[in-house]
Formats: sequence, C-alpha cells, structure tokens
Amino acid sequence: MIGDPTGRIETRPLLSPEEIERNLQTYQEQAMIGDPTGRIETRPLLSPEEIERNLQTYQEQAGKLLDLRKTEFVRNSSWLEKLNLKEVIKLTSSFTAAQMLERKDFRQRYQDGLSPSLQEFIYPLMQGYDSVALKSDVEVGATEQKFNLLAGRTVQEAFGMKKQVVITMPILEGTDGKRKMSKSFHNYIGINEKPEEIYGKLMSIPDALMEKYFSLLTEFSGEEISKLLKQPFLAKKRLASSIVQTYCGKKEAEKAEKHFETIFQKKKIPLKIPVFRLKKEEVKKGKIWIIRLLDLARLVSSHNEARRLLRQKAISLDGEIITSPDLEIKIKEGSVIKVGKRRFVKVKVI
RNA sequence: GGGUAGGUACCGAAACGGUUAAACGGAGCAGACUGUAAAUCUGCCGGCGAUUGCCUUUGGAGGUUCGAAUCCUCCCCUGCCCA
Repeated sequence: MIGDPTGRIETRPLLSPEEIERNLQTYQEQAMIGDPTGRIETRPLLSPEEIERNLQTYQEQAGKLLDLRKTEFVRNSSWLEKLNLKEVIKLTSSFTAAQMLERKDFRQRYQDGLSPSLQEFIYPLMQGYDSVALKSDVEVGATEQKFNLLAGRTVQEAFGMKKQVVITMPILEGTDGKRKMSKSFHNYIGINEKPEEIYGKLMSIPDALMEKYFSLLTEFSGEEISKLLKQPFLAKKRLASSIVQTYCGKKEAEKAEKHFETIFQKKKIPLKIPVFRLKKEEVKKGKIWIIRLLDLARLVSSHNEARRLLRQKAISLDGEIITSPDLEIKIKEGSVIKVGKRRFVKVKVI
C-alpha cells in the first residue's frame, strides 16, 4: 500500500480508502492507495525530511484503521527515480493524446481553452506505473481518481502484467456539506483530532449529509440507517458516537457524547476544561484587565477581536456575561472564562 | 523575444486623484431562533489600553501632488495571444 506523503497530510480526512483497505486486509490482498486528494496541479516540492515526517503522521493515522503489522509502506520514488528514458517512452506510448483527453477535467479545460500541460499527463502515467512496480492486484481511490486508477490497468497491460482491479468510492463532502472534505477547504474532520472535536464536528454537519456519512463511515445497514434517520437529532448523535468509536474507542466515544450533552444540550460547563496558567505578575491588586486576560489566554487573536466579542456578548466569566472592554476583573482561582459557545478556559494563577 | 490583460484584505470582485481601512458577494466569527442541522434575522469581519484619535495596508522600489489603490518611471510576478 502506498500513501502520498507529498500531499502534506497532517490530518487525514475522516475515512478514506483506508476503510476499504482495512477490509481488504482481511483477505490478505495486496492493494494500493492512490492519491486521494486528486490534485493535479503542481505540488510544491518537499524535502525528503518533510516527506518522511508526513509519512509518519500518515502512518499514525492509517494505523487507526489498519493493522500496521500487515501493512507495508513504500516510497514510489524508489522506482520512479530509476525510470530511464526508454521506460518513460514505453509508458507514454501506452496512451494516446485522445485517451488522455478523455479525462473529464482535462477535456473540460481543453474545451475552455486552457490546455493542460504535458506534465499533467505524466501524472496518471506515473501513478499507473506505481501499479506496475507494486504488481498491484487492487487499487482503491475516490471516484475522482477513476481515471488514474484505470490508467494503472492500461499501464500494467502495456508491461505485460495482469490488470489490477479498481475500486472507487464516492467522495465525501466536508462539514460544510458542499465541497469535498479537504484540509484546504477547512471543512474536514481530522482522524487524529480529539474525540470531542470529532463528535462536535459531526454534529454540525448538515442533515442532508447524514445518510452519506452513515453509509460511508459506519457499518449500519441501509435499513437501519433509514430507520435512524426518522429522528434526525438522535440519528446524528448515533452517527457521531459510532464514528468516534471507530477511531478512538468506545470509552472516548462515551466521553465525547457526554461532553456534547453537557455543553450544548444542558448548556453547562464541561467537566474537563483546559487550564490557563496566569502569571502572578499579571495580576495587580487581584485584578486584571479583561482584554489582557483574553489575550494572554489566547482566546482571541487580537485586542480588537476581544473587543468585538465583548460587544457581541460572547464572553462570560463564571457564567456572567461581560461586555465592558475596560473592565478590570477580579481574578479568582479556578474562574472559568467562556468565549462563544464552546471555548472554555479555567484560570490558574501561578 | 513581441503584443496584450492584469496583480486590491482569507477567496472572488468593485473603487471620479480627496468624503476609502477601502463597495459588494462568499467564507469565517458572534448574537437571536434551534437539534452546535437547515433556513432566517442582526452585528462584526487591519492593528493600537482607543467615544469622534493614532498607526500600517491595495505586487515591490522610487517620483508627481497640499493629497494616490487611483497619475508617472523602473522592477518583480501571473494569464492570454503571436514567434
């Protein structure tokens, strides 16, 4: 199996081909994971160190789903770099220009008068060659990768190999419900985020997306899903907890659910609140300027933002809404500051 | 290399030489309503210990001007067209 560490993967979108990969593993198949982001545009070149670092985070995250003992990570540079001109020619001759233009986004841009660069044509070829080098039997990817996945078959054939099986799966929309889940769209749920975060983000997806999430990310049957969907709120909670369970375990899922219920349903203060250590020197006569405090606790990115939030009644101290930007607040050990609906900090003077 | 159109805040996109920290839309944030959903409404959306004040911004560097995102020069970058 290969990942794509050039993609600067810090956080893997929730569920991707790994899910299928996990199932394949059960059958001891050798499979390959292609670039799931489907970016064709030129990527910034990364240093080998960066790639290794990305690979490592990738492994950690993949490990949440895959049995790493049965998983081998390989670097396609180890064969792509050795390609000589003869082989490159052979690769390129396995495709005609017309075939390349069959790819929807190429064709689209071509028609729009924006011709794809030749470099972009190389990409599917290289990915196809990966399949040759790996002698892959199965390659999994999102539907947007279909062309590249199929290119693997073509290339394998050109190299006299048995053609791989290709499995595609639908693209998962992100939390905005519109665009595909992607880090660059800020609509993703990271597989390695805190359980409460994952749970919370899942609760915030549009209802219309629930069914897809259920079918792609959980193992509920179609029948169970449609039954669940009759009660949207409960269904969503079920969805959230079952996904958190998959990635973080049962205990965490329960905690996350409780956390959610406490904060949003009961509107109470959560049990676990991050502690902000306030230096003694900052406190004068037991008091500190509210904006200074918010700033120090990094609850705001600027004093202006603090003022804004104050004006908008978004900040409270121990349950009392504060609006005055000039307030010198009396600081007590264990005071809880709340910003917006979901950001809490407990103050500890040190 | 030649021609041409451009480079404005997170993104898209406006802006007679003054009333422009810069319209508008999207994203985002906050509040109301709620199921942290959708829809809707309201406000905010450069910085500053700041009631009408100051500072830094419209690719970069200079210049003209009382005054420039807006005019001039040079440079850098990008798209398209031609070779």
